Amino acid sequence: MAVVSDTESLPRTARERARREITDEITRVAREHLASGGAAALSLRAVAREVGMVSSAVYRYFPSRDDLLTTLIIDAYSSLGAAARAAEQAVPRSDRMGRWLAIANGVRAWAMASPHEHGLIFGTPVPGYSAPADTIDPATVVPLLLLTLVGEAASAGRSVAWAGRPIAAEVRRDLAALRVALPAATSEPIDDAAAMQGIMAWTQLIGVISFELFGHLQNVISDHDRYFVQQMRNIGLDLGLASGSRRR
Amino acid sequence: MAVVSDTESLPRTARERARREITDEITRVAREHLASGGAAALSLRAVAREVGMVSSAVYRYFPSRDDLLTTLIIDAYSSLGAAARAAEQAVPRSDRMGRWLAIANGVRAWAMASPHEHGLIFGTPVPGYSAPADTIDPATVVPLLLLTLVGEAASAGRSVAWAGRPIAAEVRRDLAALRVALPAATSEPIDDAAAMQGIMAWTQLIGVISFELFGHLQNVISDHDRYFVQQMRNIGLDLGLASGSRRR
DNA sequence: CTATATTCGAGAGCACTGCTCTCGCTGCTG
DNA sequence: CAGCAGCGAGAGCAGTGCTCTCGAATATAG
Repeated sequence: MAVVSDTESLPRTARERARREITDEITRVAREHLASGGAAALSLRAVAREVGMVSSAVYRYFPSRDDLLTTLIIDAYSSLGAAARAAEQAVPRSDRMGRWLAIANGVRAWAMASPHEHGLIFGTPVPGYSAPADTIDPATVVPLLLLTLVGEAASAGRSVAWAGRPIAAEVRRDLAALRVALPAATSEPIDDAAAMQGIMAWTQLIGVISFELFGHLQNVISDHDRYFVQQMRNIGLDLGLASGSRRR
Repeated sequence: MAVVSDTESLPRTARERARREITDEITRVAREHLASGGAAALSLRAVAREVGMVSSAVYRYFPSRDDLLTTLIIDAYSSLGAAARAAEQAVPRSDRMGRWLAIANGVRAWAMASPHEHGLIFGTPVPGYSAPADTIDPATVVPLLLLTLVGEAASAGRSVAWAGRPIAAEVRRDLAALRVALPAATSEPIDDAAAMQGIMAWTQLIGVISFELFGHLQNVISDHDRYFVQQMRNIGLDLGLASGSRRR
C-alpha cells in the first residue's frame, strides 16, 4: 500500500481517473479559447461544446466560469515562471547582466507568444474576482529571481544606483518583511535600496511589456525589440549587474 | 448667419439640441455604471433602462457598445490629463522635482478615485477593439508633460542619470521622431538618453500604480502612499530633477 | 403652407451567455 | 447485492448585444 499525500493523490478508481482526464481536457480547450480570443471571449458553453458536453455538465468540474479562469491564471503564472527560469539557466551564473537580460527577454518572449495570458494576469482584474491564495505562490517566481540576482550582485560587492538614498521608515518595515522571503543561502540579505530598486526593475519589466502589448507606445517606438533590451540594459546597470570588474 | 465650423457646431435645430442632450445623458449614466462596476459590467441595456429608453433606441446614438466604451476612454484620458495638469500647476514652475511629484501624485490620486477608468485605459484592451485616432491626442498629455519637464531640466544644465550610455541607432531614430512632438519653446530639445529615461519614468509611473491597483504588491507593500512617493522621488532624482544647485 | 424626406423611439425577435434544477443512468462501496 | 454518490443531458430563467420593422414626430423643399 503506497502511502500518498492527501493532496494530489493518484487516481485510484476509474471515476477519479476519468474526472482528472476530463478536467484536463476542459482546461486544455479553455486555454486554447483564451489564447485565441482573450478572457472576455472565454465562454463556458463554447468550451463545453468543443469538449462534447452540454454546458451544465461542465459545472460538475468547475463551479463557475471564474473558477475556470482562476485555473488558467495559475497556469499562466506557472508557465511564465518556467519560461523565465529556463531562460536564466541558459546563461552562466557568473554573468549577472546576462542572466537579467535573459530573464527580461524570456518574460517578454512569453508575453508576446501568449498575449492574452499576459493580459489575464497583468491586465485589468476580472470584475468580481479576487486573487485566491493559490495564485500568490507561482506569481512570486520572477520577482524572486530578480531579487536573488540583486542579492548576488551585493555579495560580489556591487551596489545599486539608489544606494545611500534616504528611505522612509514605514517603507523600510515593508522591505524588511520582504527580505526574509529570499533564499538566504545564495546571497547576502539585500539592503533596502537594493530591494527598492529590485521591485522597480520588476515593475518596469512588466510595465514596458504591457505598454508594448496594450499599444501605449504606438507612434512612439517602432523597433520594439531593440527598445526593450535598451531599456532593460539600463535598468540592469542601475541594479549593479554590469559585467566586468567590481565597483564601477 | 453665423458661420460655424463643421465640426462641433452649435445645435441649431431642436432635434440637434435634443440629440446632444440625450447623448450626454447616455454617456453620463454609462460613466456611472463604468465607475461602479467596471468595463465588463457596462451593459448597454442597463444604461438604456436607466435613461428611460428601450435598448434599441440607444443604437441611434452609439452604433455599438464598443463605441460607447470608446467615448468613455476618451473621457478618461481627458480627465486624467486635466488632473495631472492641475496638480502640476499648483507648484511653482522653478521647482521641477515638486512638479514631477505633483504630476505623479495627481495621476495616482486620479487612478485611486477612478480605478475602473484607469483599468479601462491602462489595463487589458477590450477584445475586438483597436484604439481609434481620437484617443491618441488626449493620451499624450501626461507623457508630454513629463518630457517637457526633463527638457527644462536639461536647459538648466541638469542631465539624466543615463546620460552618456550608448543607445542603438534604431532606437535613436524612434526617439528623434518623438523629439519634434515636444513644444520647442519651453525647453531645449532633449537628447536621446533623456527621452529614454523620460519614457521609462512614464512607464514606471503607470506601472507602479497599476501594480498597486491590480493587487500585484499585496503582501509586499502595506504603506502604498509612502512607497509610491519613495519610488517616484528616486525616479525624479534619476531624471535630474533634484532641487538645489545645478550639477550634482 | 403643404408635401416629402429624415430622424427617432418602441417592440419583437435572434443568437448567445452564465447558471440552476431535475431526471435518469452508471459506477463505487458498504 | 442494495443503495448511494457522481455524472451527463435537457429544459428553463434572466440577462446580453444587436437587427429589423413600424408608426410618429420633426425638419426641409417646393
